[in-house]
Amino acid sequence: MRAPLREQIRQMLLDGLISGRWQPGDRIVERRVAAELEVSQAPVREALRDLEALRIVESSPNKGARVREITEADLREVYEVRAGLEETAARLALGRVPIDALERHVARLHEAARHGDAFAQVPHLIAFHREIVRASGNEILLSVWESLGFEVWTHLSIRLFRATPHENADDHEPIVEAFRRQDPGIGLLIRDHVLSYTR
Amino acid sequence: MRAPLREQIRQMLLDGLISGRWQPGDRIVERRVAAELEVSQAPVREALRDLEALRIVESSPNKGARVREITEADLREVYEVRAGLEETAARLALGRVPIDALERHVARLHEAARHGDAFAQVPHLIAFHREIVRASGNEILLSVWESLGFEVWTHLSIRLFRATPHENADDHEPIVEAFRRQDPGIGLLIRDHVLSYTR
DNA sequence: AAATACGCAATGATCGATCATTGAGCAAGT
DNA sequence: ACTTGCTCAATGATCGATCATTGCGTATTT
Repeated sequence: MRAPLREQIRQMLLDGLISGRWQPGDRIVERRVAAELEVSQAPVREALRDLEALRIVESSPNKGARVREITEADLREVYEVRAGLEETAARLALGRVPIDALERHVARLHEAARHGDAFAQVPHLIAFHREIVRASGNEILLSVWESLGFEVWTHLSIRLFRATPHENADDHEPIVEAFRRQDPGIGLLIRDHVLSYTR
Repeated sequence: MRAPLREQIRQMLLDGLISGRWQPGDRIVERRVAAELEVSQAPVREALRDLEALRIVESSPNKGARVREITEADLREVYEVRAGLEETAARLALGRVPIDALERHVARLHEAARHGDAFAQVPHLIAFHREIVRASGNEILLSVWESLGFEVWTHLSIRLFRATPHENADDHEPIVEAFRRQDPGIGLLIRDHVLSYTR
């Protein structure tokens, strides 16, 4: 059974956003996308609504969807929220995080960093943080975290502002360490770590 | 210009969920709702997707939507997330919260409490907390907070578990006070306050 | 020339119909 | 009686077409 059309379209739109095919401010016209993919308007609409939830796309009645203008202030806001979510997650996850999984992600991060490809690092970076949120055991928290689409935000911030996602993949070692020794200060640590991405 | 159909349908579904017309576990059948409102399936689908985002309704491909089974554990998860969000919000909002607005909400809360109607208290309770989140100045945070539909969750928890939303509307006084003197401990205070709803 | 009103093309919103999947009920086989 | 398929109604997913709104270009007015 193939994935619902809406999912495929959603992915296609995401790819287009990440690749820069659609720039901030651009309209995403339901019918054009539908025509291009040879599907009807309906599943495209649904995919667009999903993207709205990611807050990468905004739309108003009868005016359609457009890619949000992303400013550094927006990025700051996003990271504040993300920091708060992960702070909560880390506190809940303390003592339950699979350390070996974290280490695996960090290893891959180092690997990608050696090759010097900023974009290649993103999936591992995200995976590291997702691991922590997942370990919180709070489904709602995880789905809220997922729903904010940080992977896309990270891509956008690299492309739009030439951000280097983390000068040093080593930033993550202290976090692993803190989890290993079940440091109750983990919340603050993660919070600052995430916020450091915007500075 | 009237509100989009989807909005009206969304509201009608929410009312039905709050009133108990649809119980946890019940299916919400697109065509039945469409027939009842004399609209087509499409806007009902869209409204249902909105509700999915509120996490009150879940759906899987080709199986449609159903009202989530709500357990006290779910409620706990929701409030953990909410507490985290409001903790973040309160820290950002310190020194920028309109104290008078908070006091107004508290007054109405007391009013409703005197009449002894638990449900009537909900809007004011929510308004109080929304005020704080709004004062954070972080749009994303606000929209994430809104998107979790705490008002409905509160109603559900009252109806399903006979929760009394706050034994004492006075719980809110210390928070107002803390904002007034710009107490840096406001984050923890709010956090514990929100979490107290689940105990 | 500027302001306003009008008309039209583009496009979002909604509709009614059709396709495809699911799950329950029934029947045949063991 | 239990299992395994099969059939079919219900219903979600998708479609193609129509309705309604918006925004822009053009004509008209002042």
